[in-house]
Amino acid sequence: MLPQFNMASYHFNSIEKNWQKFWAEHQTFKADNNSELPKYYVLDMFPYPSGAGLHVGHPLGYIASDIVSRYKRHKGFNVLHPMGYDSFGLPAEQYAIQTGQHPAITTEENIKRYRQQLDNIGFSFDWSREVRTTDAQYYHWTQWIFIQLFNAWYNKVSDKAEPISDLIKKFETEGNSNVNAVCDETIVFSANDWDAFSEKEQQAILLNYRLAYLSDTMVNWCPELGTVLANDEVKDGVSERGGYPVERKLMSQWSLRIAAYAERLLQGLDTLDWTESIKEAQRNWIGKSEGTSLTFSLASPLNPLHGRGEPSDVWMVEEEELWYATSDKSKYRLIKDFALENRRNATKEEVIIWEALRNNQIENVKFRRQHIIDKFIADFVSFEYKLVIEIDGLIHSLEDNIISDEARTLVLNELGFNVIRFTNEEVNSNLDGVLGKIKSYISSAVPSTPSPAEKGMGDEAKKRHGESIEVFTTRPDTIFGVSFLTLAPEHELVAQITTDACKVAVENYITISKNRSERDRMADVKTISGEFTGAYAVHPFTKALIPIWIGDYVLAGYGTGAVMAVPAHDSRDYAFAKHFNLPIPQVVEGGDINVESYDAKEGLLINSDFLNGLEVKAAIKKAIEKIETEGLGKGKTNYRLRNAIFGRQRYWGEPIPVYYKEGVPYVVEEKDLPIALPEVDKFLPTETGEPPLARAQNWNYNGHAFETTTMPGWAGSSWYYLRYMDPNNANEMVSAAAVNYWQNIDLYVGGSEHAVGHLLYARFWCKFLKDIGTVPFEEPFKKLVNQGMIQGTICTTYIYTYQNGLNERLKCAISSDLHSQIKAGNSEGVFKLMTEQIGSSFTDCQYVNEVNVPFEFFAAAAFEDFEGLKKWLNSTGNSVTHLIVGTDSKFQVKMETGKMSKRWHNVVNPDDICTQYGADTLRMYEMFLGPLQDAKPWSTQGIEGVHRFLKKAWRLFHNTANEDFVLSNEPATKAELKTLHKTIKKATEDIESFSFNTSVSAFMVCVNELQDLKCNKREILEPFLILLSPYAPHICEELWHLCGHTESIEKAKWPVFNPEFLVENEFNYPISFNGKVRFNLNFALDMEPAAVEQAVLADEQTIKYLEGKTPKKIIVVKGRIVNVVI
RNA sequence: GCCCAGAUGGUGGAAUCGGUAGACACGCAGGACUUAAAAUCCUGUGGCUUCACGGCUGUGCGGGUUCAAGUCCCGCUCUGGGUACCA
Repeated sequence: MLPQFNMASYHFNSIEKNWQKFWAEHQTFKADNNSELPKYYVLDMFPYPSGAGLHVGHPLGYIASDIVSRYKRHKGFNVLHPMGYDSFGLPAEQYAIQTGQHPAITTEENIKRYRQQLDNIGFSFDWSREVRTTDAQYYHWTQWIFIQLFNAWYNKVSDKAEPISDLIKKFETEGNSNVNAVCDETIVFSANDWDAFSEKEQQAILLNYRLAYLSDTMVNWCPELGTVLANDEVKDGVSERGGYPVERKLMSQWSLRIAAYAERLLQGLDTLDWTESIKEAQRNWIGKSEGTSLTFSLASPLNPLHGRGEPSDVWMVEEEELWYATSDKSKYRLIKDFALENRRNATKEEVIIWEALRNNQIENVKFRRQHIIDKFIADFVSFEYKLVIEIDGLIHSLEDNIISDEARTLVLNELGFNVIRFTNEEVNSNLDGVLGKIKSYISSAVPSTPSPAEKGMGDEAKKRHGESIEVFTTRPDTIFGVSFLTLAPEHELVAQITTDACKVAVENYITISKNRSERDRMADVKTISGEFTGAYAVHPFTKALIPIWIGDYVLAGYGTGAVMAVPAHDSRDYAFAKHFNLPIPQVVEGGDINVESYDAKEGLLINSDFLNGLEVKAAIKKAIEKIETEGLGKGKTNYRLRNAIFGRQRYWGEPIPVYYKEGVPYVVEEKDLPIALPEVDKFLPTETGEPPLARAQNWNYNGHAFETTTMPGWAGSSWYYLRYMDPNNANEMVSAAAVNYWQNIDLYVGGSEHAVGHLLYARFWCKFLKDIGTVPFEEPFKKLVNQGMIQGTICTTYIYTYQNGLNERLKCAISSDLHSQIKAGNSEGVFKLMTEQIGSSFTDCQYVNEVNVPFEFFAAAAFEDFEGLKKWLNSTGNSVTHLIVGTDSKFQVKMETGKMSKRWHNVVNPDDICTQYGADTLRMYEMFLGPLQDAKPWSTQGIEGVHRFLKKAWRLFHNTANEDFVLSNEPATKAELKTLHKTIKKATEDIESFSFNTSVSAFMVCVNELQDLKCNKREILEPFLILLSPYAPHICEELWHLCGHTESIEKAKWPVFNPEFLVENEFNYPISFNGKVRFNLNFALDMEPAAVEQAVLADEQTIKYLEGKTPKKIIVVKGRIVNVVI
């Protein structure tokens, strides 16, 4: 650098270092927890300190939030603007596995680098409040929250989380029948039962209620990473980090019952000042759908629960228990060659009686219909009272013939049953008499104790035993359009209902769909597959037989894992029906179902019995009513949101504060927190496949084994905003005083990639913490602004190879620096960079071994020297024999914009920009690039302009001749004041609306105008410095002190806009003819439209444009425009 | 497929209420200062047309509403993001 003869020129490097030091020493940005000032909390999403360091994309949001923070301080707010590190995470651990270095060391180094980079940009963070999720003093409270979740259950009645101790009290006094909780399926028990349970049994039951619970769940298992991943950590069937394949696996895992909060998480969105797209993303993720459940009874004979592979007539069961368990209210018609129509349609009289008997309506007695007793099927039976009711004397024998009533009665009597018979006529004409007879029998008889098999089962159990199939639908109006049912291949009923004839095909299908990985299934959405089970269900209204299929388009995990297929009005059902040639009955008018399904929720119902002629909306309502009154199902709301899996089989995370006693999980006592992450010899799973923590020596809780999984990455980041309020509190997570003062976050700035993960989990924890009284608010982030990604340039080469007859495209990125190495012919540099790169970018490519000499390959590619490459490949005898390159036999080197990352070698370090142009230029340039929310590719085009602007601003304060600092105390002119106040207005409005790019423009305009006015007056320039200081704090602080101030500019009051200076008394009206502006005329602003009209008409230019015609109309908009209509 | 956002000069973008489209900057061209360079300053810069004054045209495409449309309405096309057999 040249020696600096003139001390007054703009030496940004030294200026910036000086003021950064000054701010640090004076703790200029320290926020006070005890202030009379109104508070303002501005938060950035804290970074994960990766080894790559910050790139120019990271500071974008930080700069914006820093501008707001500094602005709010000028406006007289007590501003909390902290920063910290989300320092647990996979990359540090992966690095540790490779190098053996402890992740804490790498993390510490990375944090140091991040801090240095952040300091270089001159952020106004209050560093005294820094938090790190990896600090034991921090994760102490992450573990504490886990304990609170473990000790809580969700009460649906109060709609909040409550202490588990209250629940235990309830169990002790009244059992669980009156408890309305969000929980897993569990048995119904009384207070006495609870008392009789062992400790182990009690704990197992409680685990079904706890908000943090252990259960066997299907998880996303990533073998490469050796851990499970949350749904939002999996993209397109591969891990978001690293891009490794992910498979489904059943594992015992810690989970959090976030689904309990689904409705509150959904409702809360309406109260937030977030972009619609992020709210929409969360709504989609929560996935509320309202509809109804609906039960279809099974029509075909059930295979017995046991005895698969027995002779096919095994269903003529001799074992009462067996068929008992599988019958109940289904229309269980054990008829071989019995007339089909009899099977389909219950007689009218049977329906009448059943309507009166079902659901314990009479004397609270449970009746079952169409039940096998011995060799017979009874119309209705109560086991409790050993009572058989027959209508019209018909009992169907299994021998396919009818024997006399007497004979049947005899047999039934022998079995201990009493038989009452009614004729159809009696039912029709004297139902009351019929029911009275039944009642009087019951009241005189003595109930027997049912056998275990006869004992009523809970609804869940019934479903399991397959008397009926429950589906969930949002379109109950289309019930008459159902032409088949589809079950997920994993549906528990499949094995039971599949007929012998279909067994082989169904089992094959299940095997195939099981083995298809998630990834394959996704890649292959278009392929329609399924299999007929051979079984039929009965349509609840028409009583028609409906074939039951299985298909993998139905998901086991959603709804009931079964759908009623309405092909005419659901595109997936339509595709399935077309493929398997199933009927497609239309029930809603509209569309052309020969071409495609008509999914729209509008039109009139047709072919739908009691729904005919109704609009879809009305039909849905009526259908639900009918379904509910008939007891076939009820209105129901489903959420897509799944409970969050909380355990990771990794080392570098918070230990879960749980220990096991006789296999039962208990949380540690709060006084024993934090449970520190133990030392291990290796950061790998044990030989037996246990997580790395299992390697820890002498690591136990009073002799009991600790849980060995750790918390996921999102645990620490779900509450960090609270710790900033009170970062050094050793006794509490956050003091009530601190959280009551700071409240929730006024402005949260971060990337939209966290739309569902972090933002949803943090909201969930906040709601929970509110339920337990730790925080006073329901939503943590009032306003959210998403900064767009700053993208880098990715050079990509496409290579096409023939392997095993497949034409596959390999993709490898060439970074810009690699590209320049190639261009420069520096083969050594090329090889080095390529070696680094091939490893990462080829991991997900199965033909990697075929391209075994990639360096020259790529070098040639960049030169598009196809012939040369081919020659070279032949000379090496390379296995890539058939090479198709591009579409026109050329290598393609394509420039794309994409994520800035180490992987693509396109990271731009902000430090370099700071050295070259200064932090103030970097800050202003990043703001000037465009709207904060937009994604934009990084380019330094234009950075000169911003730098030039700062130099111009500097010169306003300096004599151009000798570069001395000069400031005039003369009063400002009207023109100068107008420029200043225009800028005050614009700068203020733009910060409030986050339009930082336009306010940079406004500063440029201001400086340009002041330069033209040769203004160097204190009255103008000092307020201007305050306006500019949030954007370019260093240069403004320097000039502020040169102006003679001794205190930081940060303490200065924001200038007040005075509209008087902008008042104009004249306006240069554009005069347009038929909307086309031709010339301008100056008129006083207070001139009335009529007068303006006269003046315009009198103008000679107007006369010229009128061409002798009379104007039809003249529109004068005061202070805007004049339009003459000819 | 569905949901959301967007499309304006050679480039990034502005026009926040329906009222002069292209602010501000980059780039480019020309010029001044300088032995030269850097730095700085001045002029021009959507397209077509004209010596010029000017004229025509112009905000992804096709319609419409209006005195007036980048802006509002209807129908498309394309791009980016989210999501994906969610019944």
